[in-house]
Parts: sequence; C-alpha cells; structure tokens
Amino acid sequence: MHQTKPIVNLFDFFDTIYPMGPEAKKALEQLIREKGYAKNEIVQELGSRCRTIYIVKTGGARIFYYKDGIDITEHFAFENDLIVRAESLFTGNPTSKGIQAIDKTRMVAIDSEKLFHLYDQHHDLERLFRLIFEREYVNTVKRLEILQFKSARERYLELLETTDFVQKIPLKYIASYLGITQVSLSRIRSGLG
Amino acid sequence: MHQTKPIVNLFDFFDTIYPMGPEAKKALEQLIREKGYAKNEIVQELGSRCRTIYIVKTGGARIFYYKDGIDITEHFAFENDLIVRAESLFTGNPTSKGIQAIDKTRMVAIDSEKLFHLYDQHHDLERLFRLIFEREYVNTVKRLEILQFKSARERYLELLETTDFVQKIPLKYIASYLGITQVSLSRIRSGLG
DNA sequence: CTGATTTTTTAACATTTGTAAAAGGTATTG
DNA sequence: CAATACCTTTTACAAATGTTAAAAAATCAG
Repeated sequence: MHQTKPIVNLFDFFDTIYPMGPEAKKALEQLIREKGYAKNEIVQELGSRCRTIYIVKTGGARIFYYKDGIDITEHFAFENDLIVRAESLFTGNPTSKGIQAIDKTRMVAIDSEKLFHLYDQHHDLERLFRLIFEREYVNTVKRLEILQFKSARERYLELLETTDFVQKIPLKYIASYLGITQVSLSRIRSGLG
Repeated sequence: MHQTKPIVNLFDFFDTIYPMGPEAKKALEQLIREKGYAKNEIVQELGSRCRTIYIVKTGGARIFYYKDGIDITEHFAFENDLIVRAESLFTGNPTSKGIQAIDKTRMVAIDSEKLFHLYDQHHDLERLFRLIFEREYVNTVKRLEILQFKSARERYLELLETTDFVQKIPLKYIASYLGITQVSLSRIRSGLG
C-alpha cells in the first residue's frame, strides 16, 4: 500500500486547525507518545474503553466490531486522520468496538483523560480539540446521509469519488463499511449489480 | 400529540450538563429568543445556512431534505433536544437540508455566530456547548451503527425500544428516518415484513 | 357532521441484496 | 517453488425491500 498524501508534522497539522500558544503546545507534547503497529495488529481491544485519541501518521487503521459473528468496519483512518471510538470517549462507557491497524502503521497516541483535564488550564487545547471533533461530527453526519437512503451502487460510487483509500484496502472491509456484503460489492464492481 | 417528558427550564437543563458562572449565563441570555411555530411550519429553509442553534421546549421538529423528489427525515428533536444542521453550522457552508415543525412547537433559538464569538470571552460557554455537541456526536455515531448493518425490522424495533416518539409522529417520517419506504414499514408493523 | 384531504395499509409484481458454495486469484510462508 | 491461507468473483437461489396502484382508515376543514 503506497500512501499518496504528504505526511505533515503533527503540530503543523494542528496549526492549520487552530494555532495554539507555546504553553499549550508544550503541555500537549507531554501527553503524546508515538507507537508502531504491525499489519492487522489490534490497537484497542473490542469491549475496551476509549481513553486514547489516535492520529495516524503512516499506514491506516479501522474501527470494527462484530454483528452476529460478522466483522463490520465502521470507520477508516489514514494520514493525519483522527481515530477514536466516540461513543466511549465522550461517555466513559466501554464500547463493543475495537481498533485495528490495516497495514504497518505509525500512530500518535494522546491520553484523553489527561488531555481533558488540561482543558481547564489550557483553553487553547479545549479550543483545538473542540474544532477537531466538530469536524469528525460533520464527517459522521455526512456518512449517515449516505447510509440512510442511497443504494449499494450509489454508496460505492460516492466512496470512489470522495476518498482515495478504496485502492489500498481489502474489499471485504469496504463492503461492510458500505453496509453491504462482499458478494454485492463484487457485483457492483463488475458492473452487473 | 401529548408530550410526556417534563419540560425543564432551559438553564436548569444547561446546569445538568455544565454549571456555568453567572457572567456566562448572562451573556448567553442575550442571545436567546423564544419562538413559536405552527404545525408543519418551516423553521429553516432548505438550502439555507445554519446560523441558529434550536432547542425544543414543547412540540417537535425534524431535519429533512429531498432525494430524487422524496422527502427524507434525517433527524427528530423533542423536549430539550437540540436541533442543528451540523454540516452547515460547523463549516459555514449552506446545506440542502431544512428544519420543519412537526407539531405546534416552541423553540429556543440561539444565534450561533454570536455564540461562537462569545467563546473567547466566556470559556464556560465554549465548555457547555462543547459538551452538548459531543453528546450529539455520540448520538449520531449510534444512529450510524443502526443504519449500517441492521435490517429494516431491527431498525424499527430498536427505535421502539429506545425512543418514545414513534407514537406521536406520522409514520411516513419514521419510514424515511429508518431508511425504508412507508410500504416496508407498514409490512413490518403488521408483523408480515 | 360531512365531504375532502391526508395517511396508512394492502396487493401484486419487480428489483435489489443476501446466502451458500465453489472456483479462481493473490499473497504469504516455509 | 510449492503449499497454504486468504481474498475476490461467480453462480444459483432465497429473502428482503422497492414500486406502483388502489383501497381502507384516519384526520382535517368548513
């Protein structure tokens, strides 16, 4: 899997969203660890609590869970994308979902509990992550729209148009991400579906 | 349509999420107008920008749009529920969606542009609305999960279990909310689908 | 209350999508 | 390189959902 997006320095990336003061940056730096994962390695176990905010540096990861024994991919993340299990991160509840590296992957991991505590001291941090999660929220609303009333073919075509990750991920992940079976996706791709 | 939830004072409701200081409350009060809408009245036009955060006091409202000429309900809101078109509110872009009162409805309207400006002066306001929108984000993720891989029947049953608004809204709105046709919903309700 | 309008259900049929199994590809590993 | 495992496509059939139209039921307006 060759990655096309340029790999941006993390703090340069943050600056494009909200330029923080030096104290906030310093405080955030303390919370950040960089971690490497092998292809298919589990980053966060199914059923765990989400206490880490990940940002992908290289490679890719997915959020997944099982429904009636079937592996379903709910979310993909690649360069500079955030990956969190929001339903756990913002409630403190465990989630039945997990995170897995799709590829050899490097990620930045931010301790969310420590981060949330720092919000009181560093308004800039709260501002930055508020804006980051607002973006995620908007992305989720757009995905909802696609799943609510588009046909399998429409969903696939829209994915092709709006993303560049279809080429680099197993189609079985794509199928469940679109809410369809592999067979159905194959039919669509062959032009007969 | 009889409403069962108790109608809570707006600021009492805010206090349950994040108790603000008196200055922040005072500043927020300046932005708030209360408005009444007739049944089926359009609150925000299709295609407009979302510059208002609504909170339903009595009655109910929905976010809707047209897909291939078909009216699709994306979201419902009742007592103390927020209603915003996130993809516009957080980007500034216009959205093809609109807001409509489902019933005789009273709503609190908060000017979002003014509110967002107040975030700099009143950290408490940014905190409160960050928490409010985090909740909305979580709700959206849960809805995504339901739409992604559950059958029409499962979606309907889950709606019955987790909400109390099915009784009080036209079924045609429920059907599109679940991503199915009215005919399909009728079949499910009759126990044959 | 009554006629008109809107909503919901039912019916018949078409289409889409799912299921299961097999075959063909591709990648991985010893 | 061969053997294995995994991924994708194909096939045949089943089930779910959509489409169109009409009837029945509920709601609304005068």
